[in-house]
Amino acid sequence: MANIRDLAKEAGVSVATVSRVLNGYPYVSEEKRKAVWEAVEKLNYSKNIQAVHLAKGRTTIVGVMLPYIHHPYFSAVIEGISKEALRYGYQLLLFQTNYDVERELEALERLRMRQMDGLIVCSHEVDWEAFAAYQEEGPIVLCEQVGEQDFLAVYIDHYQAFVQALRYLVKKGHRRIGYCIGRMTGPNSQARAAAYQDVLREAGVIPRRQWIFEGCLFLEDGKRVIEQWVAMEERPSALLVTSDQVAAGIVLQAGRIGVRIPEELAIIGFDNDPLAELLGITTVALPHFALGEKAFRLIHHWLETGNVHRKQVELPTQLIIRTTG
Amino acid sequence: MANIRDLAKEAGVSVATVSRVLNGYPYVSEEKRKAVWEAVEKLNYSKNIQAVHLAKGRTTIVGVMLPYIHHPYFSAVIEGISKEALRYGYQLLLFQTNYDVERELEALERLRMRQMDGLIVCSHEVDWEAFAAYQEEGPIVLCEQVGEQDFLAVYIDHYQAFVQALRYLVKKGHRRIGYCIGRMTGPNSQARAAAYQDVLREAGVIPRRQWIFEGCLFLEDGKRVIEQWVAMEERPSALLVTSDQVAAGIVLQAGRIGVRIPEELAIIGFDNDPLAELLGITTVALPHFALGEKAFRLIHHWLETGNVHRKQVELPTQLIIRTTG
DNA sequence: CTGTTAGCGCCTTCAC
DNA sequence: GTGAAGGCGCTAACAG
Repeated sequence: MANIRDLAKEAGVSVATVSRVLNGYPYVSEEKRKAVWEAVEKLNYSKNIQAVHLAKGRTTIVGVMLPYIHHPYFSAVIEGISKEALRYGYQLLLFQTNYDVERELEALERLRMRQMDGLIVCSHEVDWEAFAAYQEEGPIVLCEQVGEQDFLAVYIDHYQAFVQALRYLVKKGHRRIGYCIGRMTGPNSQARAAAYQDVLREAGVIPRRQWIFEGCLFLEDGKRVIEQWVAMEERPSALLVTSDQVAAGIVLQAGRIGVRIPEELAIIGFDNDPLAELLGITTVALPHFALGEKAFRLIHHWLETGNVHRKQVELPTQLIIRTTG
Repeated sequence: MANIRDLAKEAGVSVATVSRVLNGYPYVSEEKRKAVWEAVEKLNYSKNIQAVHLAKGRTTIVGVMLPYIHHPYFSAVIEGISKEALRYGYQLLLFQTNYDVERELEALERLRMRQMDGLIVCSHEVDWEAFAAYQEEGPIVLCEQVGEQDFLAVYIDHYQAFVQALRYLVKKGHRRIGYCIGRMTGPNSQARAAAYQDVLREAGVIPRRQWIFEGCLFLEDGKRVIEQWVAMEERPSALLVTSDQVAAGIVLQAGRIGVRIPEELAIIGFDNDPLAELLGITTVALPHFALGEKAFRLIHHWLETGNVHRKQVELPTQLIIRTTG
């Protein structure tokens, strides 16, 4: 592989001049510029990006930490990140963690090793302290509400979104209300749990532990939920489901086994997945794509200017009433 | 940021020894090893991975080229790649192309610049010649049937899969058969087009251009298809749909507007998406996840040994009969 | 076992 | 405008 020195020799100039030409630096005579480009052609030269990264101390790479890729929520977020990254000439390095803390820390270590200029954390298991410890190493943006913490973050107000949906159900006369969620840990989940407690208490209802269904991430989980529901002694009359995929699973399987939606069981999903529209599922629209976009922009702005207008960006949600709840 | 020289000074050894300790090289006295690790602690050292890459001439990074991420097919493939990459300590660099040739070439250029050790191409628009031109730069594996071409490839025999599904429909008495596909270009699509021609001819039917629906990638596209279908003069009685998402869109929208499936229109999907199971959609199961796994293994094996058992790996499909066709 | 030394390939001041 | 030279941080002979 030809390197910059070979080019210099071939073109009869210095390596500095070659570098200038290669990087579009202005003050170079037309003559030498031409000679360099000819040498590039002749030697079939291509620059070694690793050397560039080392010399510059930057990579124009951003890391993306997320538990799964094959999931409508996360793949939509990456799509948003990806679009913006493309636009600004950045590349994306993927860190799939499966919510394994070891892997999450590994991603953070990679930031420390300067493998990337910044990191977007779509979701995580590890404590906030871990991120705090790595903040010096480069910008980190979390996709969750961080309260008083001094993190870059872009988030959805899950507490309010949950409150809105729950109040809607209460207003429709529901009292036995449950919900389905991916996992119980993490700030997003805790915010929803709090909203659940608050609204039910406000309505004078005692929340039941059995009305909370955990581990609901995929379509299949919805099938499981409705089957569990059928087997229950005291069934909730309404379910808030934090993923339209799961909600769809519930609605479709309910149709199969003859549970009437919303008469016997009202369903409100989250995401506003196309599937929800097609199935007429009432849902809380979440701006996944925009979340990814904003997350990247935050990182990017930080990298370019060293600061940022607001460290935290909140994104809006919208309750879309359809037929299931 | 402390570097390896600072460590050497601190520990009172040479940089070579530091490097040996850092990389677990055996012949170092226990004493010095300890001194080095203490220096690492004290100086809060972390190695600069870019420098390592430059010095070694390798990155343990593999690139992944694909048009979209937010799509069940592609996100499943990445998931498979990702799982294997994790297992072998590789990282994944994402190149989302939207089937834009410029971007595809950019990814190839990155391989040339040694940004990654190899490249997995999930789908592409650019001609094979482009890949041929970059083969020297590092292993490239294509996820498609490449015939006589000398590429690393892992693929599904789309011709046979299509033939099997079509014959099944013919056997059931269908003659007016159409299909839905993402796009017309690319070897996978061409193989399916050929199978379509062959089987219909074999059944003594003249294929119609209008019975081919292009641009079918997402759920919403299925909705569009069934609406187009309704408006047709001569409607096909059966549709082969190269994505379960699209098939689901068709089936669900058909239900809404009162088209009876499979009596008026038989549907066979592809993928064996959980959604297909839930909706009782007859489908051709495709091993997306395994495709990603194999693709990575092929690259990995090549990188480690410089060769590979078979350059081409074919993966099986399976027709799963359910209720829509 | 350990240290010296020469790269890896490019960027970037500094002086002319 | 241009070139010489030092540096980015680490690895890997080679010599001892």
